[in-house]
Amino acid sequence: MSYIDTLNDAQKLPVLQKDGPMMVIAGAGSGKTRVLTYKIAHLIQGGVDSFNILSLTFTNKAAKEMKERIEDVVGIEARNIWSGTFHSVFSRILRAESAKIGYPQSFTIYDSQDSVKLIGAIIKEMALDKDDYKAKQILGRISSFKNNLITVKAYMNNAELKESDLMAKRPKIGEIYKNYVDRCFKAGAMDFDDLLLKTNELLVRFPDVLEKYQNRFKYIMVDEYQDTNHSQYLIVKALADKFKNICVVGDDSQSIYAFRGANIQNILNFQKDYENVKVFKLEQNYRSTSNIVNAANTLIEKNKNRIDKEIWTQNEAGSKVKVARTLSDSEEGRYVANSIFENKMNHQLDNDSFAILYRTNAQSRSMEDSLRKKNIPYKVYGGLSFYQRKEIKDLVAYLRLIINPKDEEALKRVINYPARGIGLATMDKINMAANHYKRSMFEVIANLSKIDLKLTSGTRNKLDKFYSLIRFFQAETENSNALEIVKLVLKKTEFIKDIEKEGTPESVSRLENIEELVNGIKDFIDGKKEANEPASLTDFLEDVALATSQDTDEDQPCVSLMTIHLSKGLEYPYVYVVGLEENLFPSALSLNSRPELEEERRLFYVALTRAEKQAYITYAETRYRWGKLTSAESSRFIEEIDDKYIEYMTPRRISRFDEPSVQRNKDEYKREIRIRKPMQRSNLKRMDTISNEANVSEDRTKTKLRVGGLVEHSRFGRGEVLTIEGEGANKKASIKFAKGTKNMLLQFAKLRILGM
DNA sequence: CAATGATAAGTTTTT
DNA sequence: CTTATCATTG
Repeated sequence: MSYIDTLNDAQKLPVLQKDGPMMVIAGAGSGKTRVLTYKIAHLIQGGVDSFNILSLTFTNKAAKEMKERIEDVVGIEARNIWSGTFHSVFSRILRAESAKIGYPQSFTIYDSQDSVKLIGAIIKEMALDKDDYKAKQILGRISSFKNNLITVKAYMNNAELKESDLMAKRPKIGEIYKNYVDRCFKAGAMDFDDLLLKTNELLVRFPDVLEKYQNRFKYIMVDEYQDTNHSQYLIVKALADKFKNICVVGDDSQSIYAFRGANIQNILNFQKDYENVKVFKLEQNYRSTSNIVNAANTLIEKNKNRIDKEIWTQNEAGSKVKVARTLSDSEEGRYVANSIFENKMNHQLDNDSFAILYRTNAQSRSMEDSLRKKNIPYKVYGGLSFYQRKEIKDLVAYLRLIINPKDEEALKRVINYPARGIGLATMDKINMAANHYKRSMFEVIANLSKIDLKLTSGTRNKLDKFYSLIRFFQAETENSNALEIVKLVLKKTEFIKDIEKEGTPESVSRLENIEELVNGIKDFIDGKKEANEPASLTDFLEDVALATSQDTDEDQPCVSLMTIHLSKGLEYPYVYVVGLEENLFPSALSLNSRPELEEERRLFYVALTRAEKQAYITYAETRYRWGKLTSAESSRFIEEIDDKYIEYMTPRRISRFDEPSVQRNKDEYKREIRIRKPMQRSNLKRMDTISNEANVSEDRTKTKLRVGGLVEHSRFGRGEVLTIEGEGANKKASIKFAKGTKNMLLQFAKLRILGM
């Protein structure tokens, strides 16, 4: 029982409390994950069957980490635990029970882009003004209906809702909602919200199913409970209703997802949901210096709606939180990059000791520019994720269509990519026919001979060819695995040829991305084989659809750049929170209501409490926003932190007129404008690229790599170079790794040269 | 029907 | 400034 002894008294209590409903209010950095993992380990060691444990987390990464840590304590038993995100766990259940709710077992999961496109199409079909009905906004509205279990029927019967949509001059929302739901169903597709909504439906409509899962999940843990929405809340409540062994862990101060339906009341009211709820509070912070903890405390105290608690720490005081004002966003970038550079030198730190956190993704640009200039390797998390890139989505759409030919969004994506002469006019006809006969578009294409669509024989021919192609792939799935299918698709559709013929630098990187996906499938199959789990194409697609942005693994120590939302649950010795300006942070859109402003404040609280040793706060007096130079005021949140814990690195306020610095300011601006232009051009490859390429990539493409040389790849490990061919951007090498021989484009392959 | 160029709109956060 | 959508031409 040695692991229990590593916990403090407050942490021990929830771990040792085996049965019944309980809530752990875990302040930032209070060892929450340890408590959760040890609690589960303790359950297993106490005789609970690991098959009977359900653990719900916020990201796949968190789930995986937790599983590994439990495995360290209890061994291989840990693998039987059901753990994952709400979305992934319940999509697994929905697949198992799909027949009950009338879905195909291999239903597709629409991502938000698919959903927006479908809604856009519906709005167009209904001949509505797309300025009054903005697809994205409508989706948001529908999403909030679904998260609150308001079905189409419930909406139609809800006078209040209809009234408010009428007032907003959008009386047709109900109709759009209905069409959207119908079309998703017809396409055999669920959107993100459906995964929860349909689970609720399943558990309510089929008491036997509910009981089956109640008996299966005798012990339920929910992490980040403050971020659950109503739909998730109901699922958890239903599942826990029989045994009531439910443990929710969270921190109301870190609730930052209200905008997508999270309901902070779930955690605030938990004690009312069950009888005899044990409440534990973890208030000792192990992560941060006392200056950071105290600064964060004085900030969050300004919120009214919160559970009372006092976060404290025994850690050393450390330095005060450093606040710096800069003249512009690019100077802010330089300040941060310089500071990171200095701290690295002074304290002998690696790049992964640093994180830069911002409110909006757009802010990463200026940071990237300055880091790149200083040759500091960095990695941008979030933003356009790998799976959202066009070439990947296109390829994945083929796979989706093969598995589920009714998948309309996939069909629309690939029917004319690579171009095969099937244009919009044709698609409109097919779509009309599909709506008219209440069939999927694929079925219409399959039965062209029976329907007169007034198509030219040439077009019909093209459609027939496309149809046979997909049928051919489908037939191949019988005796080929996911990897073979992908290779076949790439070959038969001339997918790669189509990209190659562009001949631009971007197209090379897109090819590399496709190669990454193929490698990813290979890894997926290998991994599943190891774990003795099935590795069907469906399984792979589900992984793709539900991949969370923290799932990508790092290849080398990098400075991390991400939005604050993404940073939740992470910690770094040095944290830079940038862009602390009114209308940016707090966001201009949050200033209308107290709850929204409080959410912004919690967001800042989350940002500050990521820091272990040192937190920096920066803001810029001018900033480029949508291409225009705008001026900004420092954020009210800075003022809200008690001065005792803050050190101002620059004068707090400058007079714009009579200080000698004014002249210099003007020069700064001019220089700024001149520097901007050439800098922008170097943005061709962005996002996941690692910045210290200046010298490394030279090594890559040029002469240093020799046949027989030793290299190291981020994914495949060490390997030996067998052959090198091609020139410049097309230079390729065949490299023998332990896992097998690979052909790689040197310009983009993540290789490190080890020696000769 | 496809490729090209022009113009409008948009950034808050994401499973 | 970027991206998405529209209009025009071949």
